[in-house]
Amino acid sequence: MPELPEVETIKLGLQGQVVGQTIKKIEVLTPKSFQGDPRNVNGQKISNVFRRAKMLGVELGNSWIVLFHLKMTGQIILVSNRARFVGGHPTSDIQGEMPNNSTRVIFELDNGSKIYFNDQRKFGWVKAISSKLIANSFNSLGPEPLEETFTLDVFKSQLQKRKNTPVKVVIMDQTVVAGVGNIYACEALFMANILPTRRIKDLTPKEVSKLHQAIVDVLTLGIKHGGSSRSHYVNSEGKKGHFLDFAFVYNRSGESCRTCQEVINKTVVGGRGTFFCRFCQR
DNA sequence: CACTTGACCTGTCCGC
DNA sequence: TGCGGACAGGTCAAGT
Repeated sequence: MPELPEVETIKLGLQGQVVGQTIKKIEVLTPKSFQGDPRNVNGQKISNVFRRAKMLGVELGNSWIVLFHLKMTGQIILVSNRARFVGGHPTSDIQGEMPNNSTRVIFELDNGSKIYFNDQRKFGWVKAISSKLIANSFNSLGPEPLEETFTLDVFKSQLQKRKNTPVKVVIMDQTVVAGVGNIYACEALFMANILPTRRIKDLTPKEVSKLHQAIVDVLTLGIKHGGSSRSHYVNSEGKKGHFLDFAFVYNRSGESCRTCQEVINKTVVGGRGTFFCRFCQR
């Protein structure tokens, strides 16, 4: 899915637009994509929008929460009552008409705006969950990497949970650190000059420290560029993110390294496509 | 227990 | 053009 920077970008886009609005109607087009009782959502006022790991939460006045997980191809797009979408133009950065054939759930707000949950592959979900139970959804997640609590010591102790696993698999484990996925894992490892296949037990303290900083830096940079749009990701306005224009390795196999000019390689680690520079990363 | 692989879905791209 | 296979931002369950 969208990883932390993409979900954070959606959150920032929604916050100023939907807080204070009331959900007038919810329309579930694909039952698989929605869990829970729509009656807990209908007629409720939105009090807050937040992110935890790669999940987005919309808090309601009755203390229920609409929780979204976008997995690989999910989108959350807000279309204001006056918006006219421009579809089909080759240079357009914007999604076409809504709804489309991957629209799964539609929320209609009292000002006439609509929130579209689109998801081509149907891996993602939306659920209505009471705030009392939300802790259960979050309790196995690791620390939020962009919060103060994500110190080097915390990161070190989290890594201790694994020892003989490739470092890339470990930093993508949501119970170790929340929000890092395939793109940002590849990029963080490049920035820390560490090969993705290295085992945790073989990392030097200096490398662990460098990786800790690289994770924070790459996620921050991802947010700055509005996230990554390899294929499906768009923000709440339907616009693509531009982080990949600056990526060092992700999706760049065969191209030259921005640092040493050697060719970028691709392999498979933990079942996922993995990009690296064999000269910059050791 | 620690770690790896397959399944969940739909669409696109690439080679023959 | 058509067809088969590999692959795609994630996470579970089942397998070794």
